[in-house]
Amino acid sequence: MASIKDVAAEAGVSVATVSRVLNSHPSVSPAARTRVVAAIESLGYRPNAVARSLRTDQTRTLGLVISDVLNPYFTALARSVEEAARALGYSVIIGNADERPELQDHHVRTLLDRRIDGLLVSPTDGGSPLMLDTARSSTPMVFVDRWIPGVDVPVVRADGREAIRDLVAHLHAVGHRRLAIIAGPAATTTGSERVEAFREALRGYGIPLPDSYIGQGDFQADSGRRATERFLALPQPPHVIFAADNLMALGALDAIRAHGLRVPDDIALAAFDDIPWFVHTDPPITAIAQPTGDLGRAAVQALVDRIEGRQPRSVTLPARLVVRRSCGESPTDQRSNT
Amino acid sequence: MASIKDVAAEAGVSVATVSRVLNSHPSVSPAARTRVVAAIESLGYRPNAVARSLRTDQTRTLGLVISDVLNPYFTALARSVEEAARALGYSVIIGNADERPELQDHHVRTLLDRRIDGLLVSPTDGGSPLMLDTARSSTPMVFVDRWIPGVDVPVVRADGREAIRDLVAHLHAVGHRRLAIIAGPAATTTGSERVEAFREALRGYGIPLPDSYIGQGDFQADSGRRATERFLALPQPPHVIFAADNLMALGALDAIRAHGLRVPDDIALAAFDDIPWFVHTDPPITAIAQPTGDLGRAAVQALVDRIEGRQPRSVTLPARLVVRRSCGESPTDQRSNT
DNA sequence: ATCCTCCGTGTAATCGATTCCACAAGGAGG
DNA sequence: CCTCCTTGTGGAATCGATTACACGGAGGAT
Repeated sequence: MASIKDVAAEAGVSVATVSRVLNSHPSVSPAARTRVVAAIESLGYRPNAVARSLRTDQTRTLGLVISDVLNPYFTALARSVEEAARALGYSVIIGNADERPELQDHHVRTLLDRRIDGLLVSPTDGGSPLMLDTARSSTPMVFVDRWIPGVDVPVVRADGREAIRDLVAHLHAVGHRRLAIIAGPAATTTGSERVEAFREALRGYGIPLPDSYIGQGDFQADSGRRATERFLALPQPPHVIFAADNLMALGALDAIRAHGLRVPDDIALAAFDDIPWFVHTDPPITAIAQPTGDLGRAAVQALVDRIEGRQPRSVTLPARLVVRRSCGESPTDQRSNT
Repeated sequence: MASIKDVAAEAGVSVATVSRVLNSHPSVSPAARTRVVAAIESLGYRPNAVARSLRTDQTRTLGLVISDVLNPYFTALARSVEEAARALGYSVIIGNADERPELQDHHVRTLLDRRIDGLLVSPTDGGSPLMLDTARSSTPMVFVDRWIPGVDVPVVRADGREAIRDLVAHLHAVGHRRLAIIAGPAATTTGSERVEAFREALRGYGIPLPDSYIGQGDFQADSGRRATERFLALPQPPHVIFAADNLMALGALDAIRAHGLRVPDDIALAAFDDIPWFVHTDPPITAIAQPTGDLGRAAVQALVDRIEGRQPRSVTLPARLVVRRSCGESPTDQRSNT
């Protein structure tokens, strides 16, 4: 592959002049510029980003470590992050942690080794030593979706509290009184917060949330299946299962179906995170939708602010309830289908 | 961030010795090695991958350009590619083309600028000049899923021909005679092949495939919606719609639902690409499943073979039909629900 | 005519690693 | 005791860019 020296030779100038042309530095004569441009063209030259990064100490690359690429919520987030980054002239390298802390650490380390300009993380756990070190280090960092309490890093996320209150109101209006939740890992903020918000909303109606109605999941379909099995084996099974993410809802649906039960007549189901398929499941599933596009944009903006020396603030955006048919209907509910 | 010089100073040796320790070169005395390891530890030193890449002319990074991250088929593929690559000590940078050729070119260019060691591509179109140049260039390349005819690059893909024949046999047995297809872009191999295989299978039963029964899609949900609208507006609408990917099936389902029709009683639906949600749609959808895990592994293996100087061959794996309820049932069909 | 500016350009240092080559020390063999 | 080889080590070149600095020439001011 042609290097800057080849271009210089071809154009009959020094490498400095070629570099000036590449970086559109003003002091290059029109004649020289023309010759350089022609040489670049004829050699099909492209600057070596590796060499450039070494010299300038910036890669124009952002790292994004997400918890699970197979989760449609995170792929939507990843897509919007990439889009926003591209608009600002940055590339994105995605690391998929598969909800495994050691894999998350692997990606963080690899990204740091590559000297990415900034790191966007949706932490899988409460914070490994590596993650805490990184947060304290000079590499700009921003948490997205999930965060680690006590770590001084801006957070961009959606607040589901309000939407969960709406959901509980809806469930109560329909007539449900025995409500269960499949939680995410307690080590993640989204894992614990959603349970807390749910419990609090229930309290508003004087409904308790017994331990037997809290299933421990890990945001994967299988755990949703297992938690649901356990609920169904209870002497008093719940009327409603609220899954803290879409994959666990899928698992719950699997289990419910395996038991030959119908939704919502035998048991109702709701999920955190809305995905296109929820419109077409049997029945369409009531869910809480997060503004993934806005989250991605805000996260990139915050990170680039840090990179460029500005001081970003945390951003919290509202999530909203989308009522479908999986929880039954009350006379007062007006239906919304999209 | 500490550099190799700092480590050398701390350990009281030269940078050469530190480098030897880093690369586990044999001729370093145990004493020196110990001191270097201690220095690395105490400084928290991590080698700069950018500098290393510049010198060694290898990045231990693979590029993967896929057509659409939001398509679960491609995210599954991306995940298995990353996994296989990691096992061989490579990182993967994913570029999402969103089915847009210019975006695909953007990613290819960026990846090439970063001097990735090899490129995995699922081309969005018939081959831009850049793509053709790249195929001819010295950068190792392998096509995955889709390919570009006439370009001398190994291809790793699934062959759906057999499964499509099985699908048509199933549809015929159920009693369907008016079969339509929503095709992908003709510029993609998967776009045209699936139509061809479908047409050929129909021919086996003496059933024609009129142009009005071929919807032009672009692998996105919206196009599935539009094609379905057109089918339903026909004087003789089809009995069955076969969508050439899962997103267009989603769009078709949207349109069918908007018309107040029921699947499979009013119209049957089948899709290429199986995804977990198809088990829970109303009704569960008959689909053709590709072995994404094997595809990803085989693609990485082929690419790494090329990188390391071996001569890989193309790989074609079989896809298989998964019958569910969206096409109705014949007495002779034995049902399979997973 | 002389001096000063400014402009365009080239030389060379630099980023952080790897690696060729030279060299010193020590042991083996004659 | 001298030579030769092995082993461990350091100096310095190198990868491909960017950029500080020096310099020569043109043009304007005096």
